[in-house]
Amino acid sequence: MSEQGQQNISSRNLADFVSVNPCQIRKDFSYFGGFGTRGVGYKIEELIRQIKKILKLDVAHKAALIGVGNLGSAILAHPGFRAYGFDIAAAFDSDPKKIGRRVKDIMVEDVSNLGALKRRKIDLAIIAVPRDAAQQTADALVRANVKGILNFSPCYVTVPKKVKVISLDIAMDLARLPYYMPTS
Amino acid sequence: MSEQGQQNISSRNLADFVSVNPCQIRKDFSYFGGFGTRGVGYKIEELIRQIKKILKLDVAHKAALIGVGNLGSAILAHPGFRAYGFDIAAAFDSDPKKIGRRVKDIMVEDVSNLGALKRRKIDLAIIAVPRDAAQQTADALVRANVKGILNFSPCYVTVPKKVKVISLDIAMDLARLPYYMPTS
DNA sequence: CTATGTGAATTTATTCACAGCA
DNA sequence: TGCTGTGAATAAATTCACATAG
Repeated sequence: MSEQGQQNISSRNLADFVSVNPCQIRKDFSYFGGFGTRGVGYKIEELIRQIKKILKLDVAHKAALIGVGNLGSAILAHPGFRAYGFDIAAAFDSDPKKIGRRVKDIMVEDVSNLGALKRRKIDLAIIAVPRDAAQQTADALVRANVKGILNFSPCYVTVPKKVKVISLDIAMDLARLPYYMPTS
Repeated sequence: MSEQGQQNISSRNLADFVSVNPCQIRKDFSYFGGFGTRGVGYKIEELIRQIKKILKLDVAHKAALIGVGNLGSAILAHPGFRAYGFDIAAAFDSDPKKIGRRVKDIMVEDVSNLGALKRRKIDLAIIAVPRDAAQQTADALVRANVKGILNFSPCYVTVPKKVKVISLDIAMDLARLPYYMPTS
């Protein structure tokens, strides 16, 4: 809506979009200190700013990708990161045939150089390596002072609790579908 | 635990795993009609069976993959689908150079043949095509009588409400991390 | 004795209803 | 007049506490 030049939006409109009660919208926002205008609604630009602040997305982050296989390459090509203020600023792999190559304008580096992330102010990492390499990759990332990890390997990784890990399991997302499907 | 030959588990053990109160576990299960044994706990095999039934994962499903690019290839290589009873039984692409090739033992078919899914009893689909092709792919899947769609393209797709769509946005998952990270 | 299953008590979340402000 | 912000009312979820079954 912001891109379409719209200025304001009401709690009712917002509620319709997400199929929710308008009070819910107003109450939730009010917990963060009412940033709407009575009789008008919420200023869209301001609303975006506030929500980004609440979700700690008001500061940009650099991220590193570990593992430039099929999944890693797909991630590098994904257009959506910039919208949230993310910059995938580095890519690493262990395969000598990939190291030194350019993928989507990013030079693939040797995974043994992960330590350099600290100096380069990269505090997020995306793990897209084979299952067996996931834990050791996570360990290296922790040593490199990374603070958040998005893990695509289908396994648990354990890290010190100062580091946040979010693990994605594609198969589990597919497994959510049958519940909503008619029992033919 | 089942694979490790363990027979029973208590609500307390289960609760510890997911960091939750034991009552929560017992109450939740009880809504589906108490399948534990007093003084003993829950029989693991039985518990798995019950939960699969609740989540409608007690019948196997066939799925089709649409789009055999980097992401699609990664999905085909993903080991986790079988565990939930899914079989990725077909793959489709629009690129003549890919059609006819084998990827992970699956023959890539022409996307214009999606109609055949109905006859082949494939009721789930995974969309891994470029953003611009996502909606037309979804339309074709609906015509082919698919009942559930997992959409990896970073865009909304609209379908009749008899079809369930779950859309994944990798960038949004990365965006969840900063909230939990220390504000250095 | 041990651990489930469940009414009752408590806490949390949502919705109502309207005062208050542009 | 229109829509936010918010106390009060309602509804839902969680936890307690204990009777009950193995």
